[in-house]
Amino acid sequence: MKKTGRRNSGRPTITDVARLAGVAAITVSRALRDPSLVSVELRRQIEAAVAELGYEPNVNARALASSRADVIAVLVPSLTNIVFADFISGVYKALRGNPLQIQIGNTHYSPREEERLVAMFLGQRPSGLIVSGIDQSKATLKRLQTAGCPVVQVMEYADEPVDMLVGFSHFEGGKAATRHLVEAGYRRIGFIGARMDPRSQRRLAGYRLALEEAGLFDPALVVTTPTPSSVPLGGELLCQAMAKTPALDAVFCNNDDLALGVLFEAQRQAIRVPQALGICGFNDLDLMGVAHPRLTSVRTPRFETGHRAVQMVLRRLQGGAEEARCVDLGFQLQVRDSTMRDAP
Amino acid sequence: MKKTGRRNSGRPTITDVARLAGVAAITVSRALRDPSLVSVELRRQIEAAVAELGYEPNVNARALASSRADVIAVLVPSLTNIVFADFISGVYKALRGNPLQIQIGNTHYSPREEERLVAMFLGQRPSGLIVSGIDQSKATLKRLQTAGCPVVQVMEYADEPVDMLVGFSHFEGGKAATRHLVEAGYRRIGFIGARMDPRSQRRLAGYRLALEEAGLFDPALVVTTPTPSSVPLGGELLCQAMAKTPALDAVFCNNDDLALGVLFEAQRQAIRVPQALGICGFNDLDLMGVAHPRLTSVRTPRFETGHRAVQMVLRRLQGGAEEARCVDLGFQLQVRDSTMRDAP
DNA sequence: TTGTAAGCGTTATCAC
DNA sequence: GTGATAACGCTTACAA
Repeated sequence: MKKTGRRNSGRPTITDVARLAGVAAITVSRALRDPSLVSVELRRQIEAAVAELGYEPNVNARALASSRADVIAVLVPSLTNIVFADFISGVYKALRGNPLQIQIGNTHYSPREEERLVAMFLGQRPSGLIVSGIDQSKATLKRLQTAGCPVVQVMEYADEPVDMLVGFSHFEGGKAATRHLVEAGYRRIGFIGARMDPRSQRRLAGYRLALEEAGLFDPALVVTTPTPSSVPLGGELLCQAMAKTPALDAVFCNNDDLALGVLFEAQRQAIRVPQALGICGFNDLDLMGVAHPRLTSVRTPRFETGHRAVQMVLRRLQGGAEEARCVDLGFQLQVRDSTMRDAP
Repeated sequence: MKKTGRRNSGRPTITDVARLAGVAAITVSRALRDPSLVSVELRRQIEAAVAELGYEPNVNARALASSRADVIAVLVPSLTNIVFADFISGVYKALRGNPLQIQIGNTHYSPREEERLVAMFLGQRPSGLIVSGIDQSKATLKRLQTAGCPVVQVMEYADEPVDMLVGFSHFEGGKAATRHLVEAGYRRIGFIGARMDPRSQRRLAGYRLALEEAGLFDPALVVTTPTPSSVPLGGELLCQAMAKTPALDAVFCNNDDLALGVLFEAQRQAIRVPQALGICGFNDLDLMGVAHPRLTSVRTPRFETGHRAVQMVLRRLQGGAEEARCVDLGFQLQVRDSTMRDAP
């Protein structure tokens, strides 16, 4: 017979299981968390009782008692941006078979919203926290430093992370893409960028350095907008860039969506790619390899970053061997038709 | 002086705030949840104490005591599929300014995984539960029926939801798209489908009915694969379809990614679109309107569905006027160049 | 290996 | 309007 406390929720509790199995509640608790702590015999009885009652542990009570939620909080600036969707896929993949949950927060590229979410998430005492980028506000950084759980900054590379970091250098990525365009023979190489979040800014910085090194930089070549990126926007920005620089002969795009939009617009205007216009994207979504013509891009380790970030958290939680605090997963320039100016 | 219980976590608690403000803990609790329950004077003292201590309520304790977590759980089959990313954007949008959190679960299109996640999420006693589709397993349905919170099934339309439902009919969408192709003058209309989850199956059923009505159906026209959808896959499936039906003159694609892949492959093979091959996609991503040629598609209310689903949950929680349990947001056929066979 | 007691931080209940 | 007290369901600390 079940104790009918006034506030009883009706669902079976660990006490119910204990009573049915003829043991103490704490024994059920142990059997559930680490079966090796309980004798085989009791374990069986407990398992039977759990099954019979359809018992599910109350995660809130568990978190309250242990001051530790079985949750890894993940903060991203966007969910519709495929980059972060891929990243999160990697996060889930690394967590398969693990009792930990993922709690996703969407900062909408707002440092203030990020600050709010970090505070809120830390209030849940998560087992780990993964945040995007390295451009947190001072208040956020302070909270992260005293988070009391493993913290991983992702999608960038830097030397001094709050705790751990995994990603790659957007600056180097932008530089490599631009150098490639220079080496391919283009001379009026534009930069097209949307949203212009910190990572885009660093790609732009890399672009600029590469052009300056080649003596080809001109501010008029840069066309950016705070508007969120999209395929249609790519076409619009190309038009703007061509208006500013009629002799434009190539564009390095902030991301692949813009690059695709540029390609469509070029086709519409009957501009020959890559002869009259070279196009280079960023991220290397799988469509880049099958577009017509195939589009050059910079392959970025999105999925791998999510996977690795979770591994870093898990390893820390398990107290295993300390691995590198900073991991550079690199990027890879994928040269394809759209920048092969001299090809047949 | 703070009570230093052995297990004290170090963070300020509601009791600390109460002591500093010179009131009882329950008064602080009231002031935080509904200031109108507390006198102006005490309210001010409490606010000051909260600010001074940097107090953040412990959500776990709150959920335990009230048997209610301020969380809406959302289950989707995929996060990389832009359809669900857009849907989730709508969810977040509808929740702005609300203290409720979102907890996302990814079922990876697996009914078993869905079952596990539903059980786990309900163990948190969420304020609401949103699940994708209407094809839950029997065990899942049973749990949903006794969830003890508002439940919304989304992305489909049906008459008998577990609780509430918002979406549109994929069957009708597939039928409308196919009828359009028939009316546009195409005669050997293929179906290309990837993943083939329940919603894709219903689109296929609509396609089939439309072709049967026109006396044009032939099983050889249907090419599907359980492989996840992608742009490259669209090209491959087109090749397969043309191998089975050399006279193929149009394709209705499961989604826009495949349609784009089909377009690229057609361009590669120098097949003229729309004259020699009509292409129709599904979802109407924004790239469809700027592709070259522009691609016909079926616009689906992804964002709106997420937004509405949350509104339905919120309205139920607030005990407001009961709105319709089933909401059909419909779809819209967007006819563009890729199916204008007779255009100049 | 198992159990007892106390506590995690908050809110429901009932009294004033 | 405010407060004392007892839950909420689980785990830590300590004992046997």
